[in-house]
Amino acid sequence: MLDLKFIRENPDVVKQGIENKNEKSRIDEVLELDKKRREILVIADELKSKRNRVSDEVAKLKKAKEDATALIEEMKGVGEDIKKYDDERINVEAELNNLLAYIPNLPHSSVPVGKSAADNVEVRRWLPEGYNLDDPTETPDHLQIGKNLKILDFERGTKISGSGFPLYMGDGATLERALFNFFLDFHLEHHGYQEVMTPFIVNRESMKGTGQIPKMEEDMYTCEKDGMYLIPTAEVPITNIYRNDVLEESSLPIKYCGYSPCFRREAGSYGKDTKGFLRVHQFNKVEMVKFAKPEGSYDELEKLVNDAEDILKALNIPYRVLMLCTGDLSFSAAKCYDIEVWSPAEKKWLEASSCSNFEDFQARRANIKYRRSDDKNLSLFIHLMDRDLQPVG
RNA sequence: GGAGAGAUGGCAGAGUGGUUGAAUGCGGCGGUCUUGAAAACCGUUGUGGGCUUAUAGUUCACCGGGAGUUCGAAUCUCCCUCUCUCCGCCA
Repeated sequence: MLDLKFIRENPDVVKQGIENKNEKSRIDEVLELDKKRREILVIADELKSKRNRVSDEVAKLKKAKEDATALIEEMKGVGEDIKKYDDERINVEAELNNLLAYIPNLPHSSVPVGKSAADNVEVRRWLPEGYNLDDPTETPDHLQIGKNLKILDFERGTKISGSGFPLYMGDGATLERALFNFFLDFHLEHHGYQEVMTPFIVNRESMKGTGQIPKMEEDMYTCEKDGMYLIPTAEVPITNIYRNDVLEESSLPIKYCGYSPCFRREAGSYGKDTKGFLRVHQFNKVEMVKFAKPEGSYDELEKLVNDAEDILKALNIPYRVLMLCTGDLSFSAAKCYDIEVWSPAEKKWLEASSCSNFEDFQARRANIKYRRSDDKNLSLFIHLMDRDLQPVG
């Protein structure tokens, strides 16, 4: 969520940012509602002020054992008026908040303006010693390997749950477990992250806190009876660890790393990249989330990318780092690097990891602040960033 | 699932209709004293939203969340959530 005050004061900057992100702008409506809200607020506040004043008068008169019925009579209607204006304000606010929830984060100034994935910029690539991307040798894809070794059984996964629910067997299951175990151990040992294991089903407030709701509501698996959601990424529970909290500056940056299964309905995406692991309803992921001060957040983002690269180097996997252009950025991101690994079977780069800085966009939504140590009274929204990495796929 | 108890400021803990944004203690911050520190003493100490002739002033809201009663609610009524204790159930 963007800061309403910032929108009010910089409507053109906001509009331009949204346009660069290929999203639609409803800023004028927001500004109008914001104005309306403040007008109503002033009227209601004045009435409340009067009510408070007169109530004190009544209290004084009663204490002095004098007659207060005239004042009480005078105030009889005021309560109803206040309620009328408050109700009106609540309606306007609901409409306003609904609009705000659909306004994306603005791209950082260092992000190249572009329309689509074609405009993303390759920042660097790394290949193992002597690796040749143009090697024409036919390599079996993961489906074929999985079948040959009897370590993946998509057909039976479909029988158990439906399509898009992978079943790992024997060494396949062991490999999957070994990989996310390795990711976790590597980051804990070398990069100073703290491991967390979170609930995998969360409430609606948590989903709102990281912005999956309302925009992505259709893509979530729900437990309707309980009003709960299966997490689409561990980013949701990890970020919400500190929802409505004020952190101490000295504790920052906080670096969490956690494994979770991820559940996504992938509504409306059939027929596109649906082969094998490329787009499934349940997959495993190791997620990293940093809670940082605004000043250093872009340095932290670079480190986050480097941490991810270290893993791929350790596994000897060819990769490249892309900086996403404005048009390809996700709703909440201000800046994002994708790490793509080379698939020798498909002869193309496949996304393996995504490192985003959300700045204070999610922190404002989730109400996560920190208190500066030089000024105990000042609390600011912290900057959040996250990174995910999938074991197999 | 049934019965009971509870939820107040950073923490502990008063307050059951009228100057209560909230006693008191602890903690934090500033100061006095001291060569320095401790102790003692004095002062100060929440968040958010508005308005204005805007490093200030003023106002509104907030005592788990929501609705209600009232001229006036932390305090009374109703609903919800969560925590604790006891009973039942438990793949």
